[in-house]
Amino acid sequence: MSSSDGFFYKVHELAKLIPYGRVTSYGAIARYLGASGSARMVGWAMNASDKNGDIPAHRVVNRLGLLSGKHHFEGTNLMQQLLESEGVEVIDYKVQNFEKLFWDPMKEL
DNA sequence: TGAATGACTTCGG
DNA sequence: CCCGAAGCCATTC
Repeated sequence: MSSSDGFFYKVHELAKLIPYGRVTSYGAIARYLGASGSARMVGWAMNASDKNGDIPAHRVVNRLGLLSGKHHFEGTNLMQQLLESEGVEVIDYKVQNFEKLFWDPMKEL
């Protein structure tokens, strides 16, 4: 439960490192952390991180660029609005031009 | 202890 | 790309 666990901590830190107007996927994060099979746990970490604050969880989507976590945000379109406010075009819960906006920690870091 | 759950991913059709 | 099924693993009941 301590923040020294590493996994949650790393997920939080990495989420904070996501550049403005860019997005990444749970799988990419999990892979970068060496937990390639625990993509779901990244989502779980995000669930906790949103309470933590300062975590741009809206920049993390599934591998299709779909806003799979929008239901966990307040309201019904907060996540989409946050992305659009950063210049990310979102249509029907999906990030447009996803491949171009995709931020891969393995490559970028 | 064991079964169910989930902000995912990959594979086959 | 859509659909179904299996794998994955921390958390919860």
